[in-house]
Amino acid sequence: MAEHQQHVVQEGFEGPYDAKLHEGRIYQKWMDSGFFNPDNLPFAPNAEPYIVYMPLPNVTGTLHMGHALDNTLQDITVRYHRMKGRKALWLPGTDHAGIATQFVVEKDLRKQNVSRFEIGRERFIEKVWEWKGQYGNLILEQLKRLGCSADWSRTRFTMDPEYAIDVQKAFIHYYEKKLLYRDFRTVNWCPRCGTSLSELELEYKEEESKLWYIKYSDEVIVATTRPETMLGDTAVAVNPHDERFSHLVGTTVKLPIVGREIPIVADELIDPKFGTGMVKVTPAHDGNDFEIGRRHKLPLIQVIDERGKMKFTLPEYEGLKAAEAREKIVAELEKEGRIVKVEPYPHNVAICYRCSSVIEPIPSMQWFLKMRELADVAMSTVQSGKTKIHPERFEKPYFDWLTNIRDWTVSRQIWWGHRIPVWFCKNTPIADNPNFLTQNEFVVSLEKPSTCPKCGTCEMEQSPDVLDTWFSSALWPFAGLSESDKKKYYPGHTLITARDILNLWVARMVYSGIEFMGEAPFQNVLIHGTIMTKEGKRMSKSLGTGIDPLKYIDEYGADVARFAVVWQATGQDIRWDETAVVGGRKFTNKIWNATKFVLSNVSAEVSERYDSARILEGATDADKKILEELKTLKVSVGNDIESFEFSKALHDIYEFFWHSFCDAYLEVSKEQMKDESKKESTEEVLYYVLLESLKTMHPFIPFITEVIYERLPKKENNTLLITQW
RNA sequence: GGGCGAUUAGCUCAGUUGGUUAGAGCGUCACAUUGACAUUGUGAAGGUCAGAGGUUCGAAUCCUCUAUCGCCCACCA
Repeated sequence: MAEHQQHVVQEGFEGPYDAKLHEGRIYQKWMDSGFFNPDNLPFAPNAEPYIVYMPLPNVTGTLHMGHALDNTLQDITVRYHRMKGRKALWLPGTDHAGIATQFVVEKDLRKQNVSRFEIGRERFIEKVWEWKGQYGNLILEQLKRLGCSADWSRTRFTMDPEYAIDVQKAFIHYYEKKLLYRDFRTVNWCPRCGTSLSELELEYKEEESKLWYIKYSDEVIVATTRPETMLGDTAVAVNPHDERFSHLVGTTVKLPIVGREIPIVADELIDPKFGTGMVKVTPAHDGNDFEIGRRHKLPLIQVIDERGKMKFTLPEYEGLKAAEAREKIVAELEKEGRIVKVEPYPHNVAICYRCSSVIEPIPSMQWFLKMRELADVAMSTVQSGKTKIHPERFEKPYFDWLTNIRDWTVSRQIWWGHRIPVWFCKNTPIADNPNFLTQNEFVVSLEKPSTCPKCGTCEMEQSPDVLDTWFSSALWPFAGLSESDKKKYYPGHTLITARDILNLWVARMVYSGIEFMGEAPFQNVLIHGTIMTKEGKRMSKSLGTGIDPLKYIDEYGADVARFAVVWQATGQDIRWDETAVVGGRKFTNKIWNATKFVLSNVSAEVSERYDSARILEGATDADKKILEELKTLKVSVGNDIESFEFSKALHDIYEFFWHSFCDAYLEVSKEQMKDESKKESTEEVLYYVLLESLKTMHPFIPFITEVIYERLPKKENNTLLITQW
């Protein structure tokens, strides 16, 4: 009876679905199509764009679960909107990641027993570029394996020359707008790496330290964990409301060992309950003391240098390491009977995140960006709803950070980064410099001035400072675009990222976009959950708690990895559950086998015959039911993607395809097809539901859906990438 | 110290505006099955929804408190 019928099932459907046989080829096919580039899409010329700026992975990075989640969600929205007929641009790039990259390359050099100081700055920068050329695209290749449909032809690196120009221009813009200024500040200095570190680059180590109670005078006893810094004390401070000491405020005390007279000041920062309620103030070597010093106009005396050794304050201490100086000073104080008490004191010391050296706060001249005005812009953009943060609860930390913001130290003393466009005169010191650190006059300019406008004779020298990496990544939504693209592909629509960079990065992109482009860079910010271990611990390479998503891609394919990630992406933090991978594997296999069934039961010309408009004619109840459910599914999945309910969408797809379509309808169809009067219409329904399911699933599991779609008899084009959703 | 989130089946999690027997995946058990699929099908067991109190005709859902866990920010002289 059925022998005469030509079925369309071909070879290649034997056995379970094996992603390894297909994914490489499919990805290449997509690349060859050129459709990742919105300019190549065969849509109406005036089709609306849909733009997603990829959160820049560090060049030093390798794919981890966070990337897998982040980029899968982005890929879903991009693929969805592309299928909806929008000119979808997903802009990829990598971040030069100043200190992280410098550290990796230094480590490389160290293997050859070379330090960066031996080869010098210029040669070192060359080495970094070499390293970048060799390893810098690793993470992008890994994103391709995940199936990411970013426009790789537009890939940008934050140190590309075009990008660098925008960074320099931004610096000059802020300078001319008088938002940039220079000032001293205590920086977190790593004596071993020879660089200052940001707060983020610090780690803390519990240390069994001591708290020394030192008698400065009969009435003045201070408690400190760092006696060696007393050489640089310029005051003693008490709380203004502390009546025990109010009679002392305004008087002076003689600093032991050094013999200097220092004032006693009152400052709110002092906790009367800590120690004796009296604190030694060393503005040069402590952030809080620095602020107190500022408020009371105290001098700044630096006693520890950039290598962590004592400066020249007193001859017997000069050149000693800070720790040695501590012992010597304590011994000296003891001899003088000034140590009143020593308490054991467990204490968190800041250490370098790279080399674990103890951080030394030292004063140095830095560039600061005034934040109040810019922060207000970032706030009002979200307050007015021009940019929405999802889920809404993340608005609070965003507003809190911006409300309490302090000026941003944008300069860094490392070698790898955007050199600031500041040129120093060699001959003209700045008049009335408030510190012993000498500084010369400078100009701010994109190019090196041919003649020095200050002295008229010298060869000007560029400042050795580079910019904080975030200064350049804040410009990503427009600096990552060519001049012509800036008109076409700005502003974007959706930014998808993890919560830890909401302030460091997202807020800075918002005001930068408005400052330089006149418009917020995106309408929506989606903050997704963080992937943790099943035990609820943070995934971290150094702790060995990380799970490599490439493991799943290698073993089961990108679709399964994507499925597992999205299945769990409910919005809350995710305790990674391996069984979701099992689910993904089973599901892709289910799709594969259902396809095998459909294709071996429908005749080849079904694609010519079926017509979605009249498919309900003569339909059975089962036909109507499945078609109705399909319609409902498509609507809800579309809505869910647009409202970032990715996990819900995937669960609904799963439920529909497995239970409604496979378990229920496929079984009914077997009976219906035995009845000649229903055979043709049943085939049409089978074919139609399969085809529509593939489209609906494509943004989530793009590879297997494409593999099957290719083999379907059809009238339409041969890739789901641009098939109408 | 301040803020945010979580606590629902053995495990990982859903549960829209409070409304009939609280759901899924994975796991477990029983049975079935060589014509899409054993990476299967049918069915079953398993939950006083962290605890206490309150609002309500009605609470997993709203309010208060408590406990435990996690995250973020600040501080650590």
